[in-house]
Amino acid sequence: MAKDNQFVSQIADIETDFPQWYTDVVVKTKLVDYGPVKGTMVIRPYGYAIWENIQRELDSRFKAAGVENAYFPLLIPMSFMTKEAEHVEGFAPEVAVVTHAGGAKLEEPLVIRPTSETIIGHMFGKWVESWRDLPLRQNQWCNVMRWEKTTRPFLRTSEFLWQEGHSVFASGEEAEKETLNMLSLYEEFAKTVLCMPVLTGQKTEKEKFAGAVATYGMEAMMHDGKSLQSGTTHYMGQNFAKAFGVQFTDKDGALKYGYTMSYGVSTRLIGALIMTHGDQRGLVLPPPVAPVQVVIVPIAQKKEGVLQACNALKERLRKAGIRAVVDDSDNSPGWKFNEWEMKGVPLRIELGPRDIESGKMIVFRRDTLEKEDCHLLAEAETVVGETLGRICENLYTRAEKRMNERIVRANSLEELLRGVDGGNFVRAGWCGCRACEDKVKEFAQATARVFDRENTFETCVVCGKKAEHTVFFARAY
RNA sequence: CGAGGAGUAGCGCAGUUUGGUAGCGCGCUUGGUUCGGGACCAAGAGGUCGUGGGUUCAAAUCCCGUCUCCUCGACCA
Repeated sequence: MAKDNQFVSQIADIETDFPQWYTDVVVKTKLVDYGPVKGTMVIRPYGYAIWENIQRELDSRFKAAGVENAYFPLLIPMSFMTKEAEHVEGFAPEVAVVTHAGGAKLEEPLVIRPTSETIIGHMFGKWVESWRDLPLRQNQWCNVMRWEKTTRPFLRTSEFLWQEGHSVFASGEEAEKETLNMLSLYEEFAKTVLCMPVLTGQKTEKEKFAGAVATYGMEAMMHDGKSLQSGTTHYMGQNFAKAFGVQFTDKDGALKYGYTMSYGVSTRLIGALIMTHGDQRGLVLPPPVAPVQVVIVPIAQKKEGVLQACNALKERLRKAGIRAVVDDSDNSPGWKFNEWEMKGVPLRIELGPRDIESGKMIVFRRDTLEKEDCHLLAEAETVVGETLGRICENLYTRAEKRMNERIVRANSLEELLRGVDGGNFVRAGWCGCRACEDKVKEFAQATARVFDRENTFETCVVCGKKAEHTVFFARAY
């Protein structure tokens, strides 16, 4: 156990020093490294593989919903940004601008996209002419740049990867419906693929996207009780359609503006799943996105037949569609155990001469840290498949339990403060005015995350007037 | 952008107070013994001390400038 303590000391304590724990884990497990330019990160193969798995799962859902992929340019004319008043005001402070190219000053500065509503609005304006062109639903996987003051890998970096979906509909009802549908799609994805419970709902005027009519968010509770916005969908009404001339001739012959909406999730999801499932030993990756689902650790690997047996098992698992590797490096078994646990691999199989002789294998679960030695080697595919499924269930249910235990109600600012201090999401009544929302921020350093589905409070937690909404307040990343 | 902290081998650090041959641990390379919870022995490689200027016979060390990173706040996916 002394050696175990030595290992644990490599990463900060998850309970007392959560931010440092996070940074330690993402760097030491080789998910990311810092880039040479302020606020940039390199997503290393182990981290990028998680992103690829996220992409694959989401992309197939988008396509099943009828969305097509496309790619729009990185550079946007500065003049586009200023066409939608709220939009430019919201994003101006954080855009990076290209002023020189080809050795000369540019006639018009070019903005590096912080999001693509403007350029996509411009293109949609060219492509939409008739009601027959609608709905138009496209998505792109790309990078965007927002010059943030401070940064943290996956959670906040100047450049990050995401998908942004943009759609135009003939009516506001359809666009609003799509906005809610995509929110549901994200929620289902978070639950089944990331094994992560989330709160979804509409955002306040203060928290909504610059230029939107309504913004909806998906919020996940992190290990320390803080909230992380993990996805958003926006209903734009006709704001962007009018700014960019997205018009069509309707069935009745009248020229009308379309209604647009957009939605996005980013590499921040990787940060979210790390902070949701991780423990003192490091990462705990949900099986659907884990780059390695099973690591096979040979014991006494130089002994006759051990490596052959491990590789044969790996091939069998791969044929069954399971992402398996054999760690045949020269490190000791104990070293490998700790290393792969830190890297969050859901399952480990230990295979040594004794096991091969008895036809059994030792199976270790990362989520429960429990070893089972009763499984037959011959049934490995079934055992692994079923256990991976059980790990998914366990990860979700224990995260959901923790979240539910940490949602409290407050009837006063003092109660609200006590709630967020204790690492909770706090449900409270709100009159709907900006002043009261600001007061909560000032008093408790907490922000309105999303509206609850229904209002269960009589009075506003701040001013005591009639409550128009029930809001989830939390401290947020 | 405000407040703190830090830049010395791939990583983590000591050395700076009091200027005088560049150090330690881990990792890496080669060979050998090991292997069921971070093994051991032996031999080796690896440095413009973030960067620019100044003081000095002499600077990692003192002085001035500058850049970057981390943590905490205000802004945000």
